[in-house]
Amino acid sequence: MTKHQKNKEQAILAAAKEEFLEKGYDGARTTSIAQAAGVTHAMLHYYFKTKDQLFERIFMETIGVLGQGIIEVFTQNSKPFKERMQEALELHFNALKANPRLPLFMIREIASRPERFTIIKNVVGTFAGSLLNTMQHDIDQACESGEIIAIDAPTLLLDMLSLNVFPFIVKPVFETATGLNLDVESTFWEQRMRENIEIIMRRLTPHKQ
Amino acid sequence: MTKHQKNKEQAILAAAKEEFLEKGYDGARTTSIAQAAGVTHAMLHYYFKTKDQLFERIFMETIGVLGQGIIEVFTQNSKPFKERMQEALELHFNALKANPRLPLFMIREIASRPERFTIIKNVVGTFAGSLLNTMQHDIDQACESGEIIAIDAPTLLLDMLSLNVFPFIVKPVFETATGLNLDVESTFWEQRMRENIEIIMRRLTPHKQ
DNA sequence: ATTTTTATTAACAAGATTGTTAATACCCCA
DNA sequence: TGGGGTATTAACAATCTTGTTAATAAAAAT
Repeated sequence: MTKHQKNKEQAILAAAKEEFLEKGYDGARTTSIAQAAGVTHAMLHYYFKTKDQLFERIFMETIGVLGQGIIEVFTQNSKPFKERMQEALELHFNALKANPRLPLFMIREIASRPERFTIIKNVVGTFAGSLLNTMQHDIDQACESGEIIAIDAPTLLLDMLSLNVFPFIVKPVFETATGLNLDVESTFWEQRMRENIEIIMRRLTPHKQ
Repeated sequence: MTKHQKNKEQAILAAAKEEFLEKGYDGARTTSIAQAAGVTHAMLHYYFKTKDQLFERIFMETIGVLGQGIIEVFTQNSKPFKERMQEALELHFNALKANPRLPLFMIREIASRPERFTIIKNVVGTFAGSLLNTMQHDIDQACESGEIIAIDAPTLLLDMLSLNVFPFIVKPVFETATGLNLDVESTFWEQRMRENIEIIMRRLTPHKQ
Protein backbone atom coordinates (compact mmCIF):
# COMPACT_ATOMS: atom_id res chain seq x y z
CA MET A 1 0.00 0.00 0.00
CA THR A 2 2.42 2.69 -1.11
CA LYS A 3 1.45 6.23 -1.89
CA HIS A 4 1.34 5.69 -5.60
CA GLN A 5 -1.16 2.94 -5.51
CA LYS A 6 -3.71 4.45 -3.18
CA ASN A 7 -4.11 7.52 -5.34
CA LYS A 8 -4.65 5.62 -8.55
CA GLU A 9 -6.81 2.95 -7.04
CA GLN A 10 -9.02 5.61 -5.50
CA ALA A 11 -9.12 7.53 -8.76
CA ILE A 12 -10.24 4.40 -10.58
CA LEU A 13 -12.94 3.71 -8.01
CA ALA A 14 -14.24 7.26 -8.20
CA ALA A 15 -14.30 7.25 -11.99
CA ALA A 16 -15.92 3.82 -12.02
CA LYS A 17 -18.67 4.92 -9.67
CA GLU A 18 -19.38 7.90 -11.86
CA GLU A 19 -19.43 5.84 -15.05
CA PHE A 20 -21.49 2.96 -13.67
CA LEU A 21 -24.04 5.26 -12.06
CA GLU A 22 -24.32 7.27 -15.24
CA LYS A 23 -24.44 4.58 -17.90
CA GLY A 24 -25.07 1.30 -16.12
CA TYR A 25 -22.95 -1.82 -16.33
CA ASP A 26 -23.60 -2.47 -20.01
CA GLY A 27 -23.04 1.10 -21.07
CA ALA A 28 -19.90 1.59 -19.02
CA ARG A 29 -16.51 1.17 -20.73
CA THR A 30 -13.41 0.17 -18.79
CA THR A 31 -11.29 2.25 -21.14
CA SER A 32 -13.47 5.25 -20.49
CA ILE A 33 -13.21 4.72 -16.73
CA ALA A 34 -9.43 4.46 -16.95
CA GLN A 35 -9.24 7.59 -19.03
CA ALA A 36 -11.43 9.54 -16.62
CA ALA A 37 -9.25 8.33 -13.77
CA GLY A 38 -6.12 9.41 -15.64
CA VAL A 39 -4.52 5.97 -15.77
CA THR A 40 -3.81 3.48 -18.52
CA HIS A 41 -6.48 0.87 -18.86
CA ALA A 42 -3.97 -1.83 -18.02
CA MET A 43 -3.79 -0.26 -14.55
CA LEU A 44 -7.48 -0.77 -14.14
CA HIS A 45 -7.09 -4.45 -14.78
CA TYR A 46 -4.09 -4.50 -12.47
CA TYR A 47 -6.08 -3.32 -9.46
CA PHE A 48 -9.38 -4.90 -10.41
CA LYS A 49 -8.96 -8.07 -12.37
CA THR A 50 -12.19 -7.69 -14.35
CA LYS A 51 -14.95 -5.22 -15.10
CA ASP A 52 -17.26 -7.44 -13.10
CA GLN A 53 -15.08 -7.22 -10.02
CA LEU A 54 -14.91 -3.46 -10.24
CA PHE A 55 -18.65 -3.27 -10.65
CA GLU A 56 -19.29 -5.57 -7.73
CA ARG A 57 -17.16 -3.34 -5.53
CA ILE A 58 -19.10 -0.20 -6.47
CA PHE A 59 -22.43 -1.93 -6.15
CA MET A 60 -21.78 -3.27 -2.70
CA GLU A 61 -20.39 0.02 -1.44
CA THR A 62 -23.49 1.91 -2.48
CA ILE A 63 -26.38 -0.45 -1.80
CA GLY A 64 -26.59 0.37 1.90
CA VAL A 65 -27.96 3.86 1.38
CA LEU A 66 -31.31 2.81 -0.02
CA GLY A 67 -33.14 1.99 3.18
CA GLN A 68 -31.25 4.51 5.29
CA GLY A 69 -33.40 6.55 7.62
CA ILE A 70 -36.32 4.20 7.63
CA ILE A 71 -34.25 1.47 9.19
CA GLU A 72 -32.63 3.68 11.82
CA VAL A 73 -35.88 5.15 13.02
CA PHE A 74 -37.57 1.80 13.42
CA THR A 75 -34.79 0.18 15.40
CA GLN A 76 -34.90 2.80 18.14
CA ASN A 77 -38.18 3.07 19.95
CA SER A 78 -39.40 6.33 21.46
CA LYS A 79 -41.74 9.19 20.61
CA PRO A 80 -45.25 8.75 19.19
CA PHE A 81 -45.66 6.78 15.99
CA LYS A 82 -46.50 9.66 13.70
CA GLU A 83 -43.52 11.68 14.82
CA ARG A 84 -41.21 8.80 14.18
CA MET A 85 -42.81 8.26 10.82
CA GLN A 86 -42.19 11.85 9.92
CA GLU A 87 -38.58 11.59 11.01
CA ALA A 88 -38.11 8.40 9.00
CA LEU A 89 -39.44 10.07 5.88
CA GLU A 90 -37.13 13.04 6.38
CA LEU A 91 -34.01 11.01 7.02
CA HIS A 92 -34.74 8.71 4.14
CA PHE A 93 -35.50 11.54 1.76
CA ASN A 94 -32.31 13.35 2.70
CA ALA A 95 -30.25 10.22 2.25
CA LEU A 96 -31.64 9.97 -1.26
CA LYS A 97 -31.01 13.64 -1.91
CA ALA A 98 -27.37 13.07 -1.07
CA ASN A 99 -27.24 10.12 -3.50
CA PRO A 100 -29.85 10.96 -6.09
CA ARG A 101 -28.70 8.54 -8.77
CA LEU A 102 -28.58 5.46 -6.58
CA PRO A 103 -32.15 4.23 -6.83
CA LEU A 104 -32.24 4.15 -10.60
CA PHE A 105 -28.81 2.54 -10.66
CA MET A 106 -29.86 -0.31 -8.38
CA ILE A 107 -33.15 -0.90 -10.09
CA ARG A 108 -31.65 -0.80 -13.54
CA GLU A 109 -28.90 -3.31 -12.75
CA ILE A 110 -31.14 -5.74 -10.94
CA ALA A 111 -33.74 -5.58 -13.70
CA SER A 112 -31.16 -6.15 -16.45
CA ARG A 113 -29.52 -9.20 -14.92
CA PRO A 114 -31.50 -10.51 -11.98
CA GLU A 115 -29.59 -13.79 -11.94
CA ARG A 116 -26.50 -11.84 -10.95
CA PHE A 117 -27.98 -10.53 -7.74
CA THR A 118 -29.10 -13.63 -5.94
CA ILE A 119 -26.88 -12.35 -3.11
CA ILE A 120 -29.30 -9.58 -2.28
CA LYS A 121 -31.97 -12.17 -1.74
CA ASN A 122 -30.50 -12.83 1.67
CA VAL A 123 -29.49 -9.27 2.51
CA VAL A 124 -32.74 -7.59 1.61
CA GLY A 125 -34.84 -10.57 2.58
CA THR A 126 -33.83 -10.82 6.21
CA PHE A 127 -33.40 -7.08 6.62
CA ALA A 128 -36.81 -6.19 5.25
CA GLY A 129 -38.38 -9.04 7.16
CA SER A 130 -37.29 -7.77 10.53
CA LEU A 131 -38.04 -4.15 9.60
CA LEU A 132 -41.57 -5.07 8.64
CA ASN A 133 -42.05 -7.00 11.86
CA THR A 134 -41.02 -4.02 13.96
CA MET A 135 -43.14 -1.67 11.91
CA GLN A 136 -46.21 -3.85 12.18
CA HIS A 137 -45.80 -4.11 15.90
CA ASP A 138 -45.53 -0.34 16.28
CA ILE A 139 -48.46 0.20 13.96
CA ASP A 140 -50.69 -2.11 15.98
CA GLN A 141 -49.73 -0.31 19.16
CA ALA A 142 -50.37 3.17 17.73
CA CYS A 143 -53.59 1.86 16.32
CA GLU A 144 -54.90 0.62 19.64
CA SER A 145 -54.20 3.95 21.27
CA GLY A 146 -56.21 5.63 18.53
CA GLU A 147 -53.25 7.58 17.18
CA ILE A 148 -53.60 6.16 13.68
CA ILE A 149 -55.95 3.99 11.65
CA ALA A 150 -55.16 0.38 10.76
CA ILE A 151 -52.76 -0.38 7.91
CA ASP A 152 -50.45 -3.21 6.82
CA ALA A 153 -46.76 -2.57 7.31
CA PRO A 154 -45.85 -3.67 3.76
CA THR A 155 -48.51 -1.39 2.34
CA LEU A 156 -47.29 1.57 4.36
CA LEU A 157 -43.67 0.88 3.51
CA LEU A 158 -44.43 0.77 -0.21
CA ASP A 159 -46.38 4.02 0.13
CA MET A 160 -43.37 5.67 1.73
CA LEU A 161 -40.90 4.32 -0.79
CA SER A 162 -43.08 5.23 -3.76
CA LEU A 163 -43.41 8.83 -2.66
CA ASN A 164 -39.82 9.31 -1.59
CA VAL A 165 -37.95 7.37 -4.25
CA PHE A 166 -39.92 8.00 -7.41
CA PRO A 167 -39.05 11.69 -7.82
CA PHE A 168 -35.36 10.80 -7.88
CA ILE A 169 -35.97 8.10 -10.45
CA VAL A 170 -37.79 10.36 -12.89
CA LYS A 171 -35.43 13.25 -12.29
CA PRO A 172 -33.43 12.61 -15.48
CA VAL A 173 -36.59 12.17 -17.53
CA PHE A 174 -38.07 15.33 -16.13
CA GLU A 175 -34.93 17.32 -16.76
CA THR A 176 -34.60 15.99 -20.29
CA ALA A 177 -38.21 16.79 -21.04
CA THR A 178 -38.27 20.26 -19.54
CA GLY A 179 -34.68 21.39 -19.90
CA LEU A 180 -34.80 22.50 -16.27
CA ASN A 181 -32.35 21.47 -13.58
CA LEU A 182 -34.22 20.43 -10.46
CA ASP A 183 -31.26 21.01 -8.19
CA VAL A 184 -31.14 24.72 -8.89
CA GLU A 185 -34.89 24.99 -8.38
CA SER A 186 -33.94 25.12 -4.76
CA THR A 187 -37.43 24.81 -3.33
CA PHE A 188 -38.45 21.75 -5.28
CA TRP A 189 -36.96 19.05 -3.06
CA GLU A 190 -37.92 20.79 0.16
CA GLN A 191 -41.46 21.11 -1.11
CA ARG A 192 -41.55 17.51 -2.24
CA MET A 193 -40.44 16.22 1.14
CA ARG A 194 -43.14 18.22 2.90
CA GLU A 195 -45.74 16.95 0.46
CA ASN A 196 -44.75 13.34 1.11
CA ILE A 197 -45.00 13.82 4.85
CA GLU A 198 -48.35 15.51 4.45
CA ILE A 199 -49.67 12.63 2.39
CA ILE A 200 -48.54 9.95 4.80
CA MET A 201 -49.89 11.86 7.79
CA ARG A 202 -53.25 12.18 6.12
CA ARG A 203 -53.18 8.53 5.24
CA LEU A 204 -52.61 7.57 8.87
CA THR A 205 -54.71 10.07 10.78
CA PRO A 206 -58.20 9.04 11.84
CA HIS A 207 -60.60 11.81 10.77
CA LYS A 208 -63.99 12.56 12.16
CA GLN A 209 -66.10 13.06 9.05
CA MET B 1 -45.08 -6.29 -48.77
CA THR B 2 -45.09 -9.95 -49.73
CA LYS B 3 -46.05 -12.74 -47.40
CA HIS B 4 -42.50 -13.67 -46.59
CA GLN B 5 -41.43 -10.28 -45.49
CA LYS B 6 -44.29 -9.42 -43.15
CA ASN B 7 -43.77 -12.53 -41.08
CA LYS B 8 -40.06 -12.04 -40.59
CA GLU B 9 -40.29 -8.30 -40.08
CA GLN B 10 -42.93 -8.82 -37.43
CA ALA B 11 -40.90 -11.56 -35.80
CA ILE B 12 -37.89 -9.25 -35.63
CA LEU B 13 -39.96 -6.45 -34.14
CA ALA B 14 -41.44 -8.73 -31.51
CA ALA B 15 -38.07 -10.17 -30.56
CA ALA B 16 -36.53 -6.70 -30.51
CA LYS B 17 -39.22 -5.38 -28.19
CA GLU B 18 -38.66 -8.26 -25.83
CA GLU B 19 -34.87 -7.83 -25.86
CA PHE B 20 -34.85 -4.05 -25.53
CA LEU B 21 -37.41 -4.06 -22.73
CA GLU B 22 -35.51 -6.76 -20.91
CA LYS B 23 -31.93 -5.59 -21.28
CA GLY B 24 -32.04 -2.01 -22.46
CA TYR B 25 -30.35 -0.62 -25.54
CA ASP B 26 -26.80 -1.23 -24.36
CA GLY B 27 -27.48 -4.75 -23.16
CA ALA B 28 -29.41 -5.79 -26.24
CA ARG B 29 -27.58 -7.68 -29.00
CA THR B 30 -28.76 -7.60 -32.59
CA THR B 31 -27.54 -11.16 -33.07
CA SER B 32 -29.56 -12.27 -30.09
CA ILE B 33 -32.65 -10.52 -31.44
CA ALA B 34 -32.21 -12.15 -34.83
CA GLN B 35 -31.79 -15.54 -33.24
CA ALA B 36 -34.89 -15.13 -31.09
CA ALA B 37 -36.79 -14.07 -34.20
CA GLY B 38 -35.54 -17.11 -36.07
CA VAL B 39 -33.81 -15.19 -38.85
CA THR B 40 -30.20 -14.62 -39.84
CA HIS B 41 -28.79 -11.43 -38.41
CA ALA B 42 -28.23 -10.12 -41.91
CA MET B 43 -32.00 -10.08 -42.29
CA LEU B 44 -32.28 -7.82 -39.30
CA HIS B 45 -30.03 -5.30 -40.99
CA TYR B 46 -31.95 -5.74 -44.20
CA TYR B 47 -35.24 -4.61 -42.70
CA PHE B 48 -33.80 -2.21 -40.15
CA LYS B 49 -30.60 -0.63 -41.36
CA THR B 50 -29.12 -0.20 -37.88
CA LYS B 51 -29.66 -1.18 -34.26
CA ASP B 52 -30.51 2.45 -33.60
CA GLN B 53 -33.28 2.46 -36.17
CA LEU B 54 -34.79 -0.70 -34.75
CA PHE B 55 -34.64 0.74 -31.27
CA GLU B 56 -36.21 4.01 -32.32
CA ARG B 57 -39.11 2.11 -33.82
CA ILE B 58 -39.76 0.15 -30.62
CA PHE B 59 -39.35 3.21 -28.45
CA MET B 60 -41.79 5.32 -30.38
CA GLU B 61 -44.36 2.56 -30.57
CA THR B 62 -44.40 2.13 -26.81
CA ILE B 63 -43.97 5.61 -25.37
CA GLY B 64 -47.62 6.54 -25.73
CA VAL B 65 -48.82 4.25 -22.96
CA LEU B 66 -47.16 6.09 -20.09
CA GLY B 67 -49.64 8.90 -19.58
CA GLN B 68 -52.67 6.88 -20.68
CA GLY B 69 -55.70 7.23 -18.51
CA ILE B 70 -54.69 10.46 -16.88
CA ILE B 71 -54.73 12.26 -20.20
CA GLU B 72 -58.05 10.82 -21.35
CA VAL B 73 -59.86 11.68 -18.18
CA PHE B 74 -58.68 15.27 -18.13
CA THR B 75 -59.59 16.04 -21.70
CA GLN B 76 -63.24 15.16 -21.20
CA ASN B 77 -65.06 17.22 -18.61
CA SER B 78 -67.94 15.82 -16.60
CA LYS B 79 -68.57 14.30 -13.17
CA PRO B 80 -67.18 15.72 -9.94
CA PHE B 81 -63.45 16.17 -9.60
CA LYS B 82 -62.78 13.38 -7.15
CA GLU B 83 -64.68 10.85 -9.23
CA ARG B 84 -62.69 11.77 -12.28
CA MET B 85 -59.50 11.59 -10.28
CA GLN B 86 -60.39 8.10 -9.17
CA GLU B 87 -61.16 7.07 -12.72
CA ALA B 88 -57.87 8.54 -13.94
CA LEU B 89 -55.93 6.57 -11.35
CA GLU B 90 -57.72 3.37 -12.30
CA LEU B 91 -57.26 3.78 -16.05
CA HIS B 92 -53.64 4.75 -15.65
CA PHE B 93 -52.89 1.91 -13.27
CA ASN B 94 -54.51 -0.62 -15.58
CA ALA B 95 -52.59 0.70 -18.56
CA LEU B 96 -49.39 0.11 -16.59
CA LYS B 97 -50.53 -3.31 -15.51
CA ALA B 98 -50.93 -4.22 -19.17
CA ASN B 99 -47.39 -2.95 -19.90
CA PRO B 100 -45.53 -3.44 -16.66
CA ARG B 101 -42.00 -3.14 -18.04
CA LEU B 102 -42.52 0.11 -19.90
CA PRO B 103 -41.82 2.65 -17.17
CA LEU B 104 -38.44 1.23 -16.24
CA PHE B 105 -37.56 0.87 -19.91
CA MET B 106 -38.29 4.52 -20.66
CA ILE B 107 -36.57 5.85 -17.60
CA ARG B 108 -33.52 3.68 -18.08
CA GLU B 109 -33.01 4.71 -21.69
CA ILE B 110 -33.53 8.41 -21.11
CA ALA B 111 -31.24 8.38 -18.10
CA SER B 112 -28.48 6.52 -19.97
CA ARG B 113 -28.37 8.78 -22.99
CA PRO B 114 -30.44 11.90 -22.48
CA GLU B 115 -28.91 13.63 -25.49
CA ARG B 116 -30.60 11.05 -27.68
CA PHE B 117 -34.08 11.98 -26.60
CA THR B 118 -34.27 15.67 -27.27
CA ILE B 119 -37.28 14.75 -29.39
CA ILE B 120 -39.37 14.02 -26.34
CA LYS B 121 -38.70 17.54 -25.13
CA ASN B 122 -41.35 18.75 -27.53
CA VAL B 123 -43.73 15.83 -27.19
CA VAL B 124 -43.80 15.65 -23.41
CA GLY B 125 -43.30 19.36 -22.98
CA THR B 126 -46.36 20.56 -24.83
CA PHE B 127 -48.46 17.58 -23.80
CA ALA B 128 -47.73 17.91 -20.10
CA GLY B 129 -48.11 21.66 -20.30
CA SER B 130 -51.66 21.49 -21.57
CA LEU B 131 -52.55 18.63 -19.22
CA LEU B 132 -51.33 20.61 -16.23
CA ASN B 133 -53.30 23.65 -17.37
CA THR B 134 -56.50 21.68 -17.57
CA MET B 135 -55.83 19.99 -14.25
CA GLN B 136 -55.12 23.26 -12.47
CA HIS B 137 -58.28 24.77 -13.86
CA ASP B 138 -60.36 21.84 -12.65
CA ILE B 139 -58.64 21.86 -9.28
CA ASP B 140 -59.39 25.53 -8.74
CA GLN B 141 -63.00 24.95 -9.61
CA ALA B 142 -63.40 21.95 -7.30
CA CYS B 143 -61.60 23.91 -4.66
CA GLU B 144 -64.00 26.84 -4.80
CA SER B 145 -66.98 24.57 -4.45
CA GLY B 146 -65.38 23.08 -1.33
CA GLU B 147 -65.05 19.60 -2.84
CA ILE B 148 -61.29 19.46 -2.27
CA ILE B 149 -58.53 21.43 -0.59
CA ALA B 150 -56.03 23.54 -2.53
CA ILE B 151 -53.11 21.86 -4.29
CA ASP B 152 -50.77 22.55 -7.22
CA ALA B 153 -51.44 20.53 -10.34
CA PRO B 154 -47.75 19.53 -10.75
CA THR B 155 -47.63 18.40 -7.13
CA LEU B 156 -50.77 16.33 -7.49
CA LEU B 157 -49.62 14.83 -10.77
CA LEU B 158 -46.31 13.77 -9.26
CA ASP B 159 -48.17 12.26 -6.32
CA MET B 160 -50.28 10.20 -8.67
CA LEU B 161 -47.38 9.09 -10.82
CA SER B 162 -45.22 8.18 -7.82
CA LEU B 163 -47.88 5.97 -6.33
CA ASN B 164 -48.98 4.34 -9.57
CA VAL B 165 -45.68 3.91 -11.38
CA PHE B 166 -43.23 3.06 -8.63
CA PRO B 167 -44.57 -0.40 -7.81
CA PHE B 168 -44.01 -1.45 -11.42
CA ILE B 169 -40.49 -0.09 -11.37
CA VAL B 170 -39.44 -2.01 -8.29
CA LYS B 171 -41.26 -5.15 -9.34
CA PRO B 172 -38.08 -6.84 -10.63
CA VAL B 173 -36.15 -5.86 -7.53
CA PHE B 174 -38.89 -7.09 -5.27
CA GLU B 175 -39.19 -10.36 -7.12
CA THR B 176 -35.44 -10.92 -7.13
CA ALA B 177 -35.24 -10.16 -3.43
CA THR B 178 -38.17 -12.27 -2.33
CA GLY B 179 -38.30 -14.96 -4.96
CA LEU B 180 -42.03 -14.33 -5.25
CA ASN B 181 -43.90 -13.58 -8.45
CA LEU B 182 -46.21 -10.62 -7.94
CA ASP B 183 -48.42 -11.53 -10.86
CA VAL B 184 -49.54 -14.79 -9.29
CA GLU B 185 -50.20 -13.05 -5.98
CA SER B 186 -53.44 -12.15 -7.63
CA THR B 187 -54.65 -9.69 -5.02
CA PHE B 188 -51.51 -7.56 -4.88
CA TRP B 189 -52.17 -5.25 -7.80
CA GLU B 190 -55.84 -4.85 -7.01
CA GLN B 191 -54.95 -3.96 -3.45
CA ARG B 192 -52.28 -1.55 -4.54
CA MET B 193 -54.63 0.31 -6.85
CA ARG B 194 -57.19 0.72 -4.07
CA GLU B 195 -54.50 1.96 -1.71
CA ASN B 196 -53.37 4.58 -4.21
CA ILE B 197 -56.90 5.83 -4.68
CA GLU B 198 -57.41 5.91 -0.93
CA ILE B 199 -54.26 7.98 -0.44
CA ILE B 200 -55.11 10.53 -3.10
CA MET B 201 -58.68 10.87 -1.85
CA ARG B 202 -57.44 11.51 1.67
CA ARG B 203 -54.93 13.98 0.32
CA LEU B 204 -57.68 15.93 -1.44
CA THR B 205 -60.59 15.73 0.95
CA PRO B 206 -61.14 18.60 3.41
CA HIS B 207 -61.53 17.07 6.87
CA LYS B 208 -63.23 18.63 9.82
CA GLN B 209 -60.80 18.03 12.62
C1' DA C 1 -41.07 -16.23 -70.61
C1' DT C 2 -38.12 -12.89 -69.38
C1' DT C 3 -36.93 -9.11 -66.90
C1' DT C 4 -36.96 -6.67 -62.67
C1' DT C 5 -37.53 -6.23 -58.08
C1' DT C 6 -37.51 -8.13 -53.49
C1' DA C 7 -35.96 -11.52 -50.02
C1' DT C 8 -32.38 -14.42 -48.13
C1' DT C 9 -28.02 -16.38 -47.09
C1' DA C 10 -23.15 -17.08 -45.92
C1' DA C 11 -19.06 -15.11 -45.61
C1' DC C 12 -16.48 -11.33 -44.51
C1' DA C 13 -14.66 -6.75 -42.55
C1' DA C 14 -13.92 -2.98 -39.26
C1' DG C 15 -13.92 -1.55 -34.95
C1' DA C 16 -14.66 -1.76 -30.24
C1' DT C 17 -13.85 -3.89 -25.84
C1' DT C 18 -12.01 -6.66 -22.41
C1' DG C 19 -8.18 -8.71 -20.81
C1' DT C 20 -2.97 -10.31 -20.93
C1' DT C 21 1.96 -10.08 -21.04
C1' DA C 22 6.59 -8.99 -20.97
C1' DA C 23 9.55 -5.41 -20.17
C1' DT C 24 10.69 -1.38 -17.35
C1' DA C 25 10.58 1.96 -13.59
C1' DC C 26 9.96 2.77 -8.84
C1' DC C 27 10.25 2.16 -3.88
C1' DC C 28 11.43 0.14 0.49
C1' DC C 29 14.33 -2.21 3.50
C1' DA C 30 18.37 -4.84 4.90
C1' DT D 1 23.86 -0.37 -2.63
C1' DG D 2 21.50 -3.90 -4.26
C1' DG D 3 17.68 -7.19 -4.13
C1' DG D 4 12.73 -8.16 -3.93
C1' DG D 5 8.59 -6.75 -4.38
C1' DT D 6 5.17 -3.41 -6.27
C1' DA D 7 3.61 -0.18 -9.82
C1' DT D 8 3.34 1.20 -14.58
C1' DT D 9 3.47 1.11 -19.45
C1' DA D 10 2.99 -0.12 -24.34
C1' DA D 11 1.96 -3.45 -27.24
C1' DC D 12 -0.65 -7.28 -28.30
C1' DA D 13 -4.48 -10.86 -28.60
C1' DA D 14 -9.14 -12.80 -28.50
C1' DT D 15 -13.53 -12.18 -28.79
C1' DC D 16 -17.72 -9.85 -29.59
C1' DT D 17 -20.60 -6.81 -32.15
C1' DT D 18 -22.36 -4.23 -35.69
C1' DG D 19 -22.74 -3.72 -40.27
C1' DT D 20 -21.66 -4.88 -45.44
C1' DT D 21 -21.45 -7.37 -49.69
C1' DA D 22 -21.79 -10.33 -53.40
C1' DA D 23 -24.08 -14.21 -54.84
C1' DT D 24 -28.52 -16.72 -55.05
C1' DA D 25 -33.42 -17.71 -54.61
C1' DA D 26 -38.06 -16.31 -54.85
C1' DA D 27 -41.74 -13.39 -56.31
C1' DA D 28 -43.80 -9.87 -59.17
C1' DA D 29 -44.35 -7.43 -63.20
C1' DT D 30 -44.47 -6.83 -68.17
